[in-house]
Amino acid sequence: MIVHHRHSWDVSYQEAAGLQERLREDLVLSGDARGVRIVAGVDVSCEKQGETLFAGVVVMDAVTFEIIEHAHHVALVSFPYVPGFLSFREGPAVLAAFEKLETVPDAVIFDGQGIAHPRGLGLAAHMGLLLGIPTVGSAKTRLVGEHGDVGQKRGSDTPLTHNGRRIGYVVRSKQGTRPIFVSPGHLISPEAAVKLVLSCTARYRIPEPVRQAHILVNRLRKESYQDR
DNA sequence: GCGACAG
DNA sequence: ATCTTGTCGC
Repeated sequence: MIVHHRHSWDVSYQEAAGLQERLREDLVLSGDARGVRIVAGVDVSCEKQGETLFAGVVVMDAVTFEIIEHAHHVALVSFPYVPGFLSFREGPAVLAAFEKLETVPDAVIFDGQGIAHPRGLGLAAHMGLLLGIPTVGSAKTRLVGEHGDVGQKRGSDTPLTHNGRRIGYVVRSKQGTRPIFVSPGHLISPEAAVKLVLSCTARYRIPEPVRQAHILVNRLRKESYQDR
């Protein structure tokens, strides 16, 4: 699919923070997940020596979970991991993978935060703006925000708030496992984001599209070791 | 100064 | 995230 790059990635932390605060103003935090027939999942794996990134995107039927298409991109690391600036590390590789994708999914789920971020622009939110389609953040751990206890049953959730604003939900995607942190990225509401994630989750804690993307990039990384 | 801190 | 063996538990 066509990706419109609207800014440079070669910036300092201070410039990146300012960019995030400006970009967040363009986010649309409304929209529902109804009608999502084709959903994509994204994940990135880092080579052990830490110089290469493997970005993968898996497109699947939102109902049957049948894989429709997948794409990936291998890139050299050009930005360190710094909490709050993940999109500047993984973003370029993720977008390159989307450029190789023919299918335009109805929504995309990322392995990371949406607006549940210090400046309201986590990976999923940032990518949503550049892709122009609904995106959701599904993180395995918390970055910012406060929340109460989550029920033990699958499907239970509790609000995640930050600076007095509801930025997402802590969701029990699977009974007996730690909850996941779901927040809207772009063109979707917090509630719809949770509905979409839960509809894509059944047997495992991680949403199936993201889980498949994780499997893809890990396979790619292992195969790269064989070539040495 | 101290603790927190997506992947 | 990655490194890394075995091991405790459903």
